[in-house]
Amino acid sequence: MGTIVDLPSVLPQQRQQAILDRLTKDGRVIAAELAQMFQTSEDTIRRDLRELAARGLCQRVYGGALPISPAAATPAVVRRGAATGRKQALGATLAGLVQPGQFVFIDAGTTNLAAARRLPDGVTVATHDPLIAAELVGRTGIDLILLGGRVDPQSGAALGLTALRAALEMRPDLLLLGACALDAANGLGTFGLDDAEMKRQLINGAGAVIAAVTTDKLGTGAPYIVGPTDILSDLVVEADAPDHALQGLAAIGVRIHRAERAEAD
Amino acid sequence: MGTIVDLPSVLPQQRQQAILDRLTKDGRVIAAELAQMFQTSEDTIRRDLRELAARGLCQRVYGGALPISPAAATPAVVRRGAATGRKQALGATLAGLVQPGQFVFIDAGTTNLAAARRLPDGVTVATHDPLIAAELVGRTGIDLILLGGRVDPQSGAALGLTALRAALEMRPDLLLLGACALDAANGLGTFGLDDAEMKRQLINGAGAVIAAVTTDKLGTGAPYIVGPTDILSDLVVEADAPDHALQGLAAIGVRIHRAERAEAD
DNA sequence: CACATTCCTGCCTGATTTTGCAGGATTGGG
DNA sequence: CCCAATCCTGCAAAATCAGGCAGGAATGTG
Repeated sequence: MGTIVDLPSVLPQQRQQAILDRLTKDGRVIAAELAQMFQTSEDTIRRDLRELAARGLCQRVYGGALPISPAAATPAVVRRGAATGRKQALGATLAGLVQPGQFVFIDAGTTNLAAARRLPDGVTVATHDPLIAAELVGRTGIDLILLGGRVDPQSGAALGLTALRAALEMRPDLLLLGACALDAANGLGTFGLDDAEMKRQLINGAGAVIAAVTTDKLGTGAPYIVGPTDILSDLVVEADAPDHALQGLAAIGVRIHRAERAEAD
Repeated sequence: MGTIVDLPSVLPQQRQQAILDRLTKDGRVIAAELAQMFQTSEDTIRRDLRELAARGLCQRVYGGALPISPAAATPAVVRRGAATGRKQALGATLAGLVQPGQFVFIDAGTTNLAAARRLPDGVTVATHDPLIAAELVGRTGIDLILLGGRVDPQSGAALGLTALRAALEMRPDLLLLGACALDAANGLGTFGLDDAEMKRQLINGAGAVIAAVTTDKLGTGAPYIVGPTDILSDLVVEADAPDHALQGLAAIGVRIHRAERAEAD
């Protein structure tokens, strides 16, 4: 290893693939290291890493990059309690957009779990996430409909054919989309094949689509594309979301809602 | 242990992840120790710990950090129906009757929830109870299948046509029946119309049927009859169950299992 | 062949992040 | 009560970063 091959021109694609290989092999890459290895400037490497991150193939961090977001790699149960501070605030704002009397489909995800906790009475809820369903069981004043199917360990929700078929029959007024990466260029993305298919189906049948995105998922892509950004009617972001990432969205008619600043974190 | 690896340079994020790993592995971390391990100043470590604590991923203490309290990590609702000591004991015994490799249908109920918690790895589980599903999400080694439908507020599980239809397609090796009243004369009973229908359907398709009954439900009837007692292959009862109620059952070939005595209720 | 376009690259500039250190406050044990 | 360890705050240096700009190679077009 460590052999520095002197190729007159290494194609960018080839270099990016090599970076990915090294990433899966070593579990991390360091920008300065890669620059030396490819005999190029760190700027070029940084551009590569930025692009790979935008495509959802790695997670950009200060000094280099790590394999795809630990959030996607760690099973749902570990993330279960992760809805602290920031996500609570997001969830509260999200729940505030739901009106009594509506039929709401709640997609999987910890942010949506936080939203479910603060849902007003009088709504009908459908979900394929057992964690969210568990949260709403026993809430008098909320009609709960569960979607079945094999539960995907990664997303923690029922996916696959059975769930899809059930989703086909739903025409919710509102869809709370979860666990998305959002990028003006790439649109809405997610981390699982079946998850993406499910989201597409849900979007199709929903009257309005609302997504909540944490700041770290703003401006990054994901391996599977769900759809363009203009399918969103509303977007909930954190208090510290950078304006430049939102301007394009507001321009195409997406209503932007800022969550209140979380006390900690 | 204690091996100090020569890390050329560790990315900050990577270091924080490593701290978390160590935290879950050792159950605690010490700031001074980490500083030496990562060849960095204690200030940096302290900053890491502060940040992780702010994100709710650990609990900051004097000298280092501890894992987040498991109690705080589980959602309130999952604990809401927390089984009492008696039901814990029943559930444990129930779970002991499940063998790896089996396909088990777990009916609704808090006793079954307790059983789900102690299920061995390697089983495939189907359920229509979101609380039970929530408990098993993220259990690597357990395949989870969720049944959909409208969630009945009384039983807290998906019932009705949709759930029934899904149940029709299942042929589990084992059925853990829940929330039943058991009487030699009237047979197995339950408290909801749809619930009874669902149970009948499940029993039809199951290879073996096991029920767990608390002592107060032994020898009493219920509004809706599910079926005769001889459909049971096994019955789990509490340590203080009166013999006279069990004799008739043993006579018709039901295997009786007594749970260990619970310390408190 | 001439020209425009596109893509990749390196360099520059100002902004952001990380880090170690100093000084003072806080905590825990004896 | 005292002392040492630990902690937090602010600060400055260094590393890293993003965006803009220009040069050069490759490609496409007339």
